[in-house]
Amino acid sequence: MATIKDVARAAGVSTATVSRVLNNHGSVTTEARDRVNEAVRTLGYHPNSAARTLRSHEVSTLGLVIGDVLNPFFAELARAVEDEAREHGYYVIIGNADENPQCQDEYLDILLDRRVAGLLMCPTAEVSPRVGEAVRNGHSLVFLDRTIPELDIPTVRSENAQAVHELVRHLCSVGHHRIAIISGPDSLVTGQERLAAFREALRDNGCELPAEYLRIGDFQVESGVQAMRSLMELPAPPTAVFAADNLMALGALRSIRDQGLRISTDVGIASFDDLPWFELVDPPITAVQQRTEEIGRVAVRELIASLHGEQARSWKFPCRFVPRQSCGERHP
Amino acid sequence: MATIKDVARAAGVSTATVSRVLNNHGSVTTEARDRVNEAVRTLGYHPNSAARTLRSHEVSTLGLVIGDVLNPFFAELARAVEDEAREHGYYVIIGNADENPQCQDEYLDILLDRRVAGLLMCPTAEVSPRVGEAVRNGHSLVFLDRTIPELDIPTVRSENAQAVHELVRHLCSVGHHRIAIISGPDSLVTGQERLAAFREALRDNGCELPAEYLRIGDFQVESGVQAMRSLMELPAPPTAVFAADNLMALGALRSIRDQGLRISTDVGIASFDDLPWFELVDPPITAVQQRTEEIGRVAVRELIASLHGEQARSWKFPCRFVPRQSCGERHP
DNA sequence: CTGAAAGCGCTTACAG
DNA sequence: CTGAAAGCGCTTACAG
Repeated sequence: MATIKDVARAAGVSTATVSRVLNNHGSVTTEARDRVNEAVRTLGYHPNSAARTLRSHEVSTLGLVIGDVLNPFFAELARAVEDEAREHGYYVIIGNADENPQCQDEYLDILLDRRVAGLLMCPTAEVSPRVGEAVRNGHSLVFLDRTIPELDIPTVRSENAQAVHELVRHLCSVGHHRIAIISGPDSLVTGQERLAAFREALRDNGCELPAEYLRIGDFQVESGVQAMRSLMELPAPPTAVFAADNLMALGALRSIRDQGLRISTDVGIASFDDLPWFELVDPPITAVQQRTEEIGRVAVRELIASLHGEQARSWKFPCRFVPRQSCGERHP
Repeated sequence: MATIKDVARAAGVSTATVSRVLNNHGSVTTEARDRVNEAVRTLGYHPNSAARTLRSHEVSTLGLVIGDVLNPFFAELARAVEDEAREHGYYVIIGNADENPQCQDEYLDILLDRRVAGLLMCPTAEVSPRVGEAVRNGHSLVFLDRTIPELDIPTVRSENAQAVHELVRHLCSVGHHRIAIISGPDSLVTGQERLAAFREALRDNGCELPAEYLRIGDFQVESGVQAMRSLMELPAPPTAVFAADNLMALGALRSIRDQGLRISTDVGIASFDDLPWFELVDPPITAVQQRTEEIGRVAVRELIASLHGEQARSWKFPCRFVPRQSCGERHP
């Protein structure tokens, strides 16, 4: 590949001049500028950004580490992050941690080593020393969707409790008293908060959460399938089930169908996360909607603020409860 | 941040020795090695990979440029690429081109500048000079899902025609004669091929494709909504509609529901791409399944082969036609 | 306006 | 086994 030296030679100038026209820095005569541009074109020259970064410390790339691209929630988040970043002149490179702390660390290293300007991440369960270290080393970091309480890092995410309360109130009002939950992992704040809110809301409405109505999943499809099956095999199965994310909801729906049961008639189902196809299922799925796009966009803005030396702030966005017909609601 | 010099000083050795223990290159006494490792730990040292790459030309990262993360097909592809890459010791960083040739070029530059070992991409419509240039400059590149015929670049993708033929035969066999298509863009091979196969299959089965039954979409949801609406407003609307990707199928389904129509009874619908929730819709959606995971994995293997100086090959994977009940099929 | 030169943080022959 | 030194491809004061 052509280097800056080749260009300089071809244009009959020094490498300093080439650098100047490339970066629009300092003044260069029009004539010299033209010769350089010409040389760049004919040589098909592209600056080596490793060298450039090494020297100038300037970068216009943001790193994003997400839990799992296959989860539509994260895909939407990634999209929002990308859109907002681009509007500010940044690109984003994505690493997929696969909900695996070790993998997350590796991406953290890779992205940081590549000298991204700043980092956005959805932290997985365990606290990795690498994360704290990155911050101490002066890297700008903001969490999104999830947080790690011990770490005091600016976080943009959903306020989980209020919509869960609304959901439970709704379920009770349409006549459910035996309500089960397919919860997320204990180790994730999103898992904890949704479960805590669910439990509390149940109590507020004069219900209990018997141990056998609590199933801990891992936010993946298969755990939803398993949980739903075992729930329906109980001597006294629940009349409604709340799945704490869209993937487990998908699993639960699949399990209902496989058991030859009917949604709503045989067992009600509600989901945290709302997906476009929820409206197309018969009956349409009652769900909690997160403001995913806003979470992604605001996180980027906070990160950029922190890049500019301002103090990044944390945000919590309320969710919207969207009752439909999957829980025995009367049809309109 | 600590540099290799700091480590060298702290360990009382030269930077050369530090580099040796870091890369497990050459021999170092156990004692020196221990001192270096100790220094690395206490200083929280992480090598600057820009500098390392600049010097050694070695990289273990693959770049992936996809059309749109929000499209579940691409998300699945990205996941497969990542899994396979990791099994070979590579990481992958993803760029989201948003189906925009200019954006694609920018990611191409960014990823190449960051010195990825090789590049995987789903090329958007227009041929970008940047792509040919990258290849000429000796970069390893493989296309997946789509290709650009003029470019002669190894491509791993689906064989689109055969399953479409099967689909059409199926539709005719269950009594459809007025079949419309919501096609992808003309400029994408996937769009072209699916349409051409559809047209040909119709002819084989003694049907026509009247101009008003051909709607060109852009592989996005909204175009599916529009197309479906206008199709059903025709004086003689089709009895079945084939959507050339999952996003347009989603749009079409939404449009059917919004118009108060019933799937299958009022109009049949089939989709290219099969999604987990297709089984959950009532009635379940008839679809063409791509071997997405295999496409992603094989593309990575070909890229790695080409990195090792072997000639990468092109692959075409057959699709599987999955008849369900959305096209007036008799219920089992 | 422009060039010579130093230096970013590493790796790697080359001596010893 | 180890260090001094060159060099990867850039950018940026410093002179002129």
